[in-house]
Amino acid sequence: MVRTPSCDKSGMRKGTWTPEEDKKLIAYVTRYGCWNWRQLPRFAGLARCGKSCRLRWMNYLRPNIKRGNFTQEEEECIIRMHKVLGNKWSIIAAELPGRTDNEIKNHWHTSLKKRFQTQNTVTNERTKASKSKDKESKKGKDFVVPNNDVITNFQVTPIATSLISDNSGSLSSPASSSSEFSSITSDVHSSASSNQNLVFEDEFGFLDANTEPMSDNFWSELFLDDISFNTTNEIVSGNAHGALQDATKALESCALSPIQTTSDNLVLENDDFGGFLDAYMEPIATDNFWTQPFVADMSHVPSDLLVPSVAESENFSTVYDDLWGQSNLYD
DNA sequence: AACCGTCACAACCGCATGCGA
DNA sequence: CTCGCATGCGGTTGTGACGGT
Repeated sequence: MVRTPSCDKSGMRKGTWTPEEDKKLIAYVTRYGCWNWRQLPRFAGLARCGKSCRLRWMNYLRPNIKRGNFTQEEEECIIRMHKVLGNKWSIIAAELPGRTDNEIKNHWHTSLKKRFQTQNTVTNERTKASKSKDKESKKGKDFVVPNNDVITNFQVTPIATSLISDNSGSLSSPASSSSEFSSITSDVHSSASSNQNLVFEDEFGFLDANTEPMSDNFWSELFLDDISFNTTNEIVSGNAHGALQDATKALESCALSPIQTTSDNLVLENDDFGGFLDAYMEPIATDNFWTQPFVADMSHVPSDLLVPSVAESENFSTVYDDLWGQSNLYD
């Protein structure tokens, strides 16, 4: 089977995203939704592969992303779930609202793993010392320890038990290799819901307490307050309430898939694409990027590359809530 | 001040999986 | 059933910040 390359090596930008690229991605996804990640960059005016756009959106730009330090509860949750699941970061992330699998994975490798191993080492040392002491006391009673098993098969506290790894530093993941997770799909949301019916109910009852509202919602505080749209193909400034309505309309239009019926006819040659991309290359002031109202200039994009107007769309009241799970974004 | 090592995080890459034609 | 495409996942790498020498 021949797989088309996920990234076009010619002319595709790589590396760190610029604020301008973020703005374009936010503007497009907010207005039109992510109807097709591979096609999206062309319509959004981004010289990125769809994969990169999706990753950027999912891990950084989408609403409800919780940033900042991990709480003790979150870390405990990660450690305990990792013990059961292994490196099933997406499933672990599903249990931590607002945290992405990438973020959890990074945090594990940079912080928790070391702490985990350190704790394990300390436990080993304590156990050895304890056993050694015990051995000495038993020596006095002419008792001989038969073999070295007492050194490795040590007793640990309940919390330490949950943090034990094997000698190689790798973690056991009994459930991940069992049939218990055979039905888990790659979809995060379905995983999250199905998890509740799997092994976590007993093992992770403490997770219920870890659902406090996010206080660090940078999306609602920094983005959508200032991003608004009208109902034409252009993005203009306006009041926030209108932005919600129009974004909702856009999402509804995505649900109605207007673009999917026309995208096949909207092929853009690379040369043309590169040409109108140049219009984005003006320098921007990054220091006020997050605070200034964003007006995405889509005038350089041929009108037939924009999703048809959604002004006629009706019945859009619940789409925003359904997709992003919050209705008080502009309260 | 310059260099270097470490760390945290963002992003990339390859592969797996689901799904529709 | 096969094929091709889109998307998701997990491992790995790249990069910038920061502190120590």
